[in-house]
Parts: sequence; C-alpha cells; structure tokens
Amino acid sequence: MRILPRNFYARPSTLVAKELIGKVLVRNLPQRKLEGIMVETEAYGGLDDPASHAFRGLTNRNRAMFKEVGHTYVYFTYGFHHCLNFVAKRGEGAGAVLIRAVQPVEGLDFMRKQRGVSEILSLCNGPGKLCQAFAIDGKQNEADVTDGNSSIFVVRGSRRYAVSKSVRIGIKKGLDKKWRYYARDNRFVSKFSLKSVSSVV
DNA sequence: ACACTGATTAACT
DNA sequence: GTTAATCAGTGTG
Repeated sequence: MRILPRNFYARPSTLVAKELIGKVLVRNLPQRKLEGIMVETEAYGGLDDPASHAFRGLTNRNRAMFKEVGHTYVYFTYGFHHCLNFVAKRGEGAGAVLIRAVQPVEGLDFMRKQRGVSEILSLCNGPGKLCQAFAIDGKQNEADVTDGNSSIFVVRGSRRYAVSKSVRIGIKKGLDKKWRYYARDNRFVSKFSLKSVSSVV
C-alpha cells in the first residue's frame, strides 16, 4: 500500500512537516477523487511553541491536536477560512503540521469550480485556498488519514523534492523558529514565500 | 512590487 | 471585547 502508516506521524512535527513535502493529499468525494502534491507545510508544537493553538493547553477548538497522530485537525479562522493540519508529535502532548499549499494533480475542474478561478497556480497556493479547492471544512476534523477509505488520506509521492525552510507565515509569536518547509523553486507555493528568508534543509 | 483594508465568525480572555 | 496559522481587492509608487 502506498498510504503513509501511522508511525510516520509519531515523530516530531518538524520532521513530519519536512518529510510531507512531495507526498500526495487525496480527497475522497462521493463521485470523484481529488489529488495534490504537498509543496508547503508548517510545523506546530505544543507547550513549547507560543505560535501553536495548543500552547495554552487543551481547549474545545484544539482538541484534535492532543489526540492520536495521523488524524486531521481542521480549524476555522478569520471568519472565512478553514485550514488543514495533520496531527503529528512524538509521545504525549500536542502537535500538528499545517498544509499550506499543494500542486493540483487530479480533479482540476472541480477545484476551479470550488475556487471560482481558473489559473492553476492560484488554486491551492495557501491554506485557506486549498481547503476551498478540496471542499474541506469542519466536518473533516479528526478524519484518519492513514485509512484509504477515509474522506482524506495521504500516500507516497513518485519523486523527491529539494526542501527549503523559513520562518512561519502569518503569526506574531514563535518567529525564532524556522518551521516552514517548502519545495525549492516550486511555483505552487503560497506567494508570501517569495519574500521569506530561506535556506536549504 | 508593495502596503493596507474589509469581510465575518468562533473561541478565548 | 479582542484576536486570529487568511484572502481578495484597492490604492500607491
């Protein structure tokens, strides 16, 4: 099976975030399947990471971050957007990897309809955008991504990518950590990336 | 190319 | 009452 096993996610979220670059996000819908190669991710920790939703402990919103690895953590933010994460951590505590951008591979027509734009580079180049393109909202929270019958799961990719890293985007705390990972020179990453200081991992 | 803003909701303080 | 792991649109240089 090409599905990533649960133990893939049972490691520090920084390592999981880095290794998720190049892996494939699959969305199972009743009548179709959507696929995209993950090209940009960010790692979030627990009590060690002031930028994390889990920093102040368990709440109703961040519950998924404390549960079993290999499940989704989908949250709603800014009154408009949903963001997709995979729960990833080593041992107890909390942690997750935010999926910031994917390169669309299958189901482009559906994604264009969802997004209301046709330009392929603008379909999934941001955490809110890819959730809209993949029709992901709160109902997909805590889905098991290690199950091929799940509405969302992850499989291995067909090639390797050179990975760069930078500070995380859109946060005000934890800026000392370079926990954003992205496929180097890939045009499908979010636009903010052009500005960020980066270095090869 | 860049900065700034409005939209709109839920969770948290 | 304030904030937020965002986005699209507008205005300026």
